[in-house]
Amino acid sequence: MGATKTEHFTDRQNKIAVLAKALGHPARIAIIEYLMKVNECICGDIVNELPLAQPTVSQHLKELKNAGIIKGNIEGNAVCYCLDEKNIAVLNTYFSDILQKVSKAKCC
Amino acid sequence: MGATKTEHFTDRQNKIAVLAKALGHPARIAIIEYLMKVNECICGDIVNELPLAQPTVSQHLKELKNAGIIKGNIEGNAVCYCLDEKNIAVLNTYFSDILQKVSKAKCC
DNA sequence: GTTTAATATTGCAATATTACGATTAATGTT
DNA sequence: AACATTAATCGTAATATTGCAATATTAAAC
Repeated sequence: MGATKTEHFTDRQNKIAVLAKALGHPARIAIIEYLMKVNECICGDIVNELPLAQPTVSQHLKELKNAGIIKGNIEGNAVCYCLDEKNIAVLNTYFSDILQKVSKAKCC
Repeated sequence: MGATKTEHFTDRQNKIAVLAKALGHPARIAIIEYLMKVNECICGDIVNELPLAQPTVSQHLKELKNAGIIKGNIEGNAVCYCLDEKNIAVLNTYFSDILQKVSKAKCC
C-alpha cells in the first residue's frame, strides 16, 4: 500500500484534502506568507528568502500551483506568482462552517 | 533527504503546517465531516462508516489527535472522539487573514 | 547567434506516509 | 475466571514526499 484510496471519497473531500495537503509543509506556509507580504513575486525572490535550493523552491511552487493555492503568470523569462483568492476562499468557508458547527455542541 | 527542514521555519509556520497536513488526507476529512454530523463518536463507528480497516482508522485518528484537530476521552473500553474547537479556530483565523489580504490586492 | 537570466525538469538518496493483518492491552459482561 | 468488545500497537509492503546537484528549457539582451 502507501497510496491514498482517493476513489473511496467524494470529490469534495478529495478537493479539500488536496488544498490542505498543499499547505501541510512549513516551506509552503512560508511561501504563502511571503506572497501575502509582497503581493506578487518571482521564484528567485523566494529562493533568496528561504533556506532552500532553487529546485526545491520550484517544486514547492509547483505543488501550490497544482493544488490551486497560487497562480503563476509568465512574464518574459520569469514567472510572476501570486495567491489564488478563489481556493483560499474555499478553505476559509470550509473552516468557518466546521467552527460554527463545533462551537454549538460540546462533547465528552 | 526526505525529511522536512522544520528547524528553518518559525514555530507558528510549523504549527500551521502540522494542522494543515493533518487535514491533507481525504479519509481524515471524512472523519471530520462525520464528527461534525454526529458530534461525538467512537473509533468503531468510523470503521463502519469508512471503507478502511480498523488499524488504518485508528492511525488516522491518532494523527488528527496529535495535530490537535480532535480530542479523545476514554469512556470505559471505548474512546470518545470529538473535534477540538481551539485549533480549528486557529486555522479559521489564519485563512480569514490570508483571504482578507488577498482580496485587497490583485496581482499579475 | 551567443551569452545571460530565470525556472523547470530529471535523477536519485533519504525519509515519511498509507494501509492492513496479526497481535496486544484494557475494560466490560457473564 | 473466561469470554467478548474496543481500540492501540507492531511489523511490513507499497508508495509518496523532500531536498538537491546536474541539466534542460525558455526568453531576454547584447
